Amino acid sequence: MSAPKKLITIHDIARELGISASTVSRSLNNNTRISKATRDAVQRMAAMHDYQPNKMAASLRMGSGNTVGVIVPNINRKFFASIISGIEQVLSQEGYNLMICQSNELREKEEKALATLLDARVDGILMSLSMETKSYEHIETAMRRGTQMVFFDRIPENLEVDSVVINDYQAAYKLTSKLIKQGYKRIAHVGGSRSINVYRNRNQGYRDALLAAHIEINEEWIIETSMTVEGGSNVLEDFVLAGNIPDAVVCAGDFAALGILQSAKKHSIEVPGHLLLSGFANEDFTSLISPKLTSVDQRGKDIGRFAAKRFLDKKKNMPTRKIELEAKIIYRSSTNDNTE
Amino acid sequence: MSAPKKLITIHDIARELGISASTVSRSLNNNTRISKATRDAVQRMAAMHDYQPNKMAASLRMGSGNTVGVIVPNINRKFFASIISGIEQVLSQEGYNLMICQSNELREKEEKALATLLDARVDGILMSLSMETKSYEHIETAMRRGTQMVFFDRIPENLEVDSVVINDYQAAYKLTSKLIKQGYKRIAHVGGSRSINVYRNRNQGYRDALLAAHIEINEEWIIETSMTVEGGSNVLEDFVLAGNIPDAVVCAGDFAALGILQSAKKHSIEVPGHLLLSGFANEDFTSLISPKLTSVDQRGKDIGRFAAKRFLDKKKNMPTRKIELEAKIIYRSSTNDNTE
DNA sequence: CTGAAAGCGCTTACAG
DNA sequence: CTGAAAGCGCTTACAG
Repeated sequence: MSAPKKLITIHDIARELGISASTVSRSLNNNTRISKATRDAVQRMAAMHDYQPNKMAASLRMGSGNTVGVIVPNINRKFFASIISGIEQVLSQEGYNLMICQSNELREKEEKALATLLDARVDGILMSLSMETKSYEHIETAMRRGTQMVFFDRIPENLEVDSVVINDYQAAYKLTSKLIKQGYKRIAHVGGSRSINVYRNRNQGYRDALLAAHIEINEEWIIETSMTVEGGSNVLEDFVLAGNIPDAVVCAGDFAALGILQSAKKHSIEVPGHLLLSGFANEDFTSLISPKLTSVDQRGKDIGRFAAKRFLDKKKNMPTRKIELEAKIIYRSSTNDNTE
Repeated sequence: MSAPKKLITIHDIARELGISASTVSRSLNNNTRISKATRDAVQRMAAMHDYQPNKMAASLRMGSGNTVGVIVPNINRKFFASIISGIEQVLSQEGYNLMICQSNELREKEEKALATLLDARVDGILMSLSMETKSYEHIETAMRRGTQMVFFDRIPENLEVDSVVINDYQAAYKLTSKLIKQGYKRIAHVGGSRSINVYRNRNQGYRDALLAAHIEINEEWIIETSMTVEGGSNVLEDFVLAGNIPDAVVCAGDFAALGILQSAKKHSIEVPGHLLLSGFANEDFTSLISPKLTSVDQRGKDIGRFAAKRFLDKKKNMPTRKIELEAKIIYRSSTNDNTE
């Protein structure tokens, strides 16, 4: 009852029909050189027996499978879940399965996931780096093996790889400029590790917007922290302790922004009354809290779709490309904007 | 550059070492009958060449693989993401990989996912039913094939299957009783399709709590709806239109509860001032919104862990079991409770 | 249009 | 302790 039942194979069908396994195989694959009569007979017999081809055997024989690996820091973040949906949408209709792994932002787990996927002989790997990943030996090893790889969002920038990102720099630049235009000058920035392209770019966008407006940059207001609720909360507490509170914060992540918001409430610093605030990622909660948080839609589904297409193209030997999508800023009440 | 490179096999190692492939295979698998000397030599050579065993070939030969399939309605819901984490935690250290599919609450997609996983010859399938799944032919077919299956949360109740759930009935009963004890009598219930065990059980828990307190059940206040923000919002609008607004709503889902909350605000119905409200699932946002929403921690990670262990046990021919975990109610301000 | 044969990369019973 | 051989379930070049 519990042992996997012996499943039917092409040889069983062949025997039953008094033909060869080759013919069964060809019939099942709709090979045209087979007479319609036998093809029909085979397919009928296969259906009757619930025949399910053994893809492992086929993959082994053909030297390439139909599984693609995905590594994300965390599946329970809307952004990454959307990306996975996008990837699945494109790849499943090409007959691929997805094997999804999480790095949990740990380099060690990322390496293990990578090894697991190589082990499983996936056809390709689509991935976003963990927060801890600052050097790329494991990735270079995988690529040396000839594995098709496409990176998205957090990418190994100094490597010649296929990638799909949004224009983080522009988004941060625009957001900051918008605040400046509203008359604010004391604008802080809270971001993650600068070894990660997205945080480095958002940081640079913020800086350049200030520079363009001839506003002096105050390094004390440029904070690098863990992009968690707690991390954000600590940042605001530090501002309060220092007795030097900005008018606005351009934050590189929604969770950290939420922490800032919560701590601000605690200190009766009103948002947007006393402090403007924006996040990044357009997490579900951004439109559910009060005030609603201005954020950046990172177009996860599109990123996923493009990454999947990139993989498909690579299989056809198309050249390496770096794709940049345009992010969509969602202005909400936390920046005095009520368009939504 | 783009074609998958030819990878090294046990035969290559054997040739280089002047021994047989059998010996290489045994050495790599730490078979004790091999002399330490040759075992070491083989393992050194393998490491030198970045040898990666082809698991597909091994699985084919051994008749069973190391991949487990998971089907959930949606990966971007905290509950299901947690379950997946729990499953992964247990199974990855047993050497299994996960293949994750989403049904998107559609029976058709669920069937397709099931077929895909069977096709991939997974060792087992852990799944939660889609909202649309009311009959179980596809599942019975899969089980007839001898596939190890474990269900969690939403399960095919009239089938003799392994399952892991929480005590939804008790949770709803306790929640409702708590409200009654606070003096409320006009209590409504909003839930999902009663063809799904979890919603049926929550519904029954609610009813029985009222009965136990000798409060008459008002069928107009027992609503079955899509458990979305919109669905919940519509329910409250209907209450308002009918001019018959309850004092409290025990809602079987957080998103629907959020919809109720938002519509209530629109109509200046204060929560918890005029209306008590509770949800289910303990989604992230429940503690982020105002008022904080009382909800039920469904212990996703534990469910995942138990489901994975159940799968492992089944492989060892242990008998079918139905496991029920105790849910944890998180009382918050939406029910006048500020323990958190 | 169909079949016999080889081979994908492993593992393992059999033999020594 | 080690090797030769068979076989897991497919696909496909070769031959007819």
